[in-house]
Amino acid sequence: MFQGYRMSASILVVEDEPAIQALIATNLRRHGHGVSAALSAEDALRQIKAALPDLILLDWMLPGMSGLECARRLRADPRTKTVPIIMLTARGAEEDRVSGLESGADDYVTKPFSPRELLARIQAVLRRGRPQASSDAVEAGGLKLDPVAHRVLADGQPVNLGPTEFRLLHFLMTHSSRVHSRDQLLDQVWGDHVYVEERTVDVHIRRLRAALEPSGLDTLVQTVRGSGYRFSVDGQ
Amino acid sequence: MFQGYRMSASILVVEDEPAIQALIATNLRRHGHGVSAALSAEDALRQIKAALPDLILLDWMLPGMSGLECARRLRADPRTKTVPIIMLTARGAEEDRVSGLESGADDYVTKPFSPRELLARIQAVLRRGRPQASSDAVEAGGLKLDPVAHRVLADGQPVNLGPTEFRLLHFLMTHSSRVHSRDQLLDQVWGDHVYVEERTVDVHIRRLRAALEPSGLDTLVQTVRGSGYRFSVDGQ
DNA sequence: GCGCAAAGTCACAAAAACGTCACCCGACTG
DNA sequence: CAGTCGGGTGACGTTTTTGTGACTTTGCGC
Repeated sequence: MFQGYRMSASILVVEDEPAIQALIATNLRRHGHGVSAALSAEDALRQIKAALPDLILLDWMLPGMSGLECARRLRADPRTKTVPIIMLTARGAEEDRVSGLESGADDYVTKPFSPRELLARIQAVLRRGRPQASSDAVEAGGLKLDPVAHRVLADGQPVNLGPTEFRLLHFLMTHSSRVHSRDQLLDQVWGDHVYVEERTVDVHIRRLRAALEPSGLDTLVQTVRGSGYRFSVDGQ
Repeated sequence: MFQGYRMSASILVVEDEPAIQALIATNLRRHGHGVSAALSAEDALRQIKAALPDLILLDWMLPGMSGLECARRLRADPRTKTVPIIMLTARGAEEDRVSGLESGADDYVTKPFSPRELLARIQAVLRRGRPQASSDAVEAGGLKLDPVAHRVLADGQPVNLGPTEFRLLHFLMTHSSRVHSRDQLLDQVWGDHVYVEERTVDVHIRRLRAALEPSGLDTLVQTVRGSGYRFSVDGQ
């Protein structure tokens, strides 16, 4: 929702060679991705049915059903139609690449590949698959926040915010006039899986206000005692 | 999660290799676009005359009339002047890129490309309708960059840039006041299937700044902590 | 005014992000 | 084949950001 740092995703690796399988899995995990493994296309389809991954790494050469066929089936099913697929193909198999992509794969990586290359491809695919964030600038009460330019203007004057304060303000502005508990803010701004103290929110609110103070717009960020915080253009 | 709003459009694919042609067509159709095909520039011009497409995918290497010439002709005719063109160029053909843009293309995608990449570009081009012609010299904040002459002037003084720094600056200037992550910059400036460390971007930003420093214009290249880099003429 | 809970403030240490540098490597040149 | 140039990388220093605990202030019912 908020554009930020690394993306972590649940990734299904379909690869019959245990050594490669393990290698890939280790690397992905090290970079914060959730990894599940399948040793065959049939196994993969079963797993995908059970739980939709964010991305599928699909080896071209598989015992039994080929990667190509697997990709086709995934593309045929409306439920799995949109899951990004990256194919692992042998080097130089030009034909494979073409038919692989034709069958619905989103990208390909030729073996042997470096972990870095694989990660880069994954990142690229995940990033592009993500819908263009609410790219439009938010404006209220003399404050203007532009997510694309990553910039905040208070009465025309640039305001310097740290990443977290920026996200916090963005969230508050896009959900203004509504009270958000610290818990909610932690979920929305910090992320669901991050554990930090609730008091931390106070501090960042404080920093946000401090940054807005020179323009006098710090009053837009309001405290609702016993409930949380709210962004509001006065009287509402 | 991965389903953004997509626009569908009628797209003309000009590509002489049947395999690639089919690959592109299949993928575009899957994403709801209407696709018509042309195997040569002459054929393309004929079809365009008959029915104006929303977008043209134009291969650089074509038998007979080249993609370059084709683009020029389209741009010369007032009726077809505004139809967006995306050129498909071979990897690393630096010259192609420049003359391609010079001839009036709106964007280019280097082969080999991934469908996702292509779709992303298409969406981008369609979304912004017709962007500022990237063929012309860009000028902002006292900096002037001429892609054709491959030349940069800072307050009239020539600036010496390496190829990479040049492309980097070009990209930043043509997408100014917008934050680009290192990932994005690697994709856009280095190329789709090039794998280098993210830190490399830092270094080239540094070199770019160093080259601009004598003129004091290095402040145009700004760091946005936690997000990436931005070219901006202050306060915008 | 009193007491208590909630919120504000502050300083600090750890971590993350960035800037910078020197070096290596491959390509190209003469 | 030596020399040069541009580009990529790892290492290291610096700056910014961030979470936290300790402490103070504020608000509110009684």
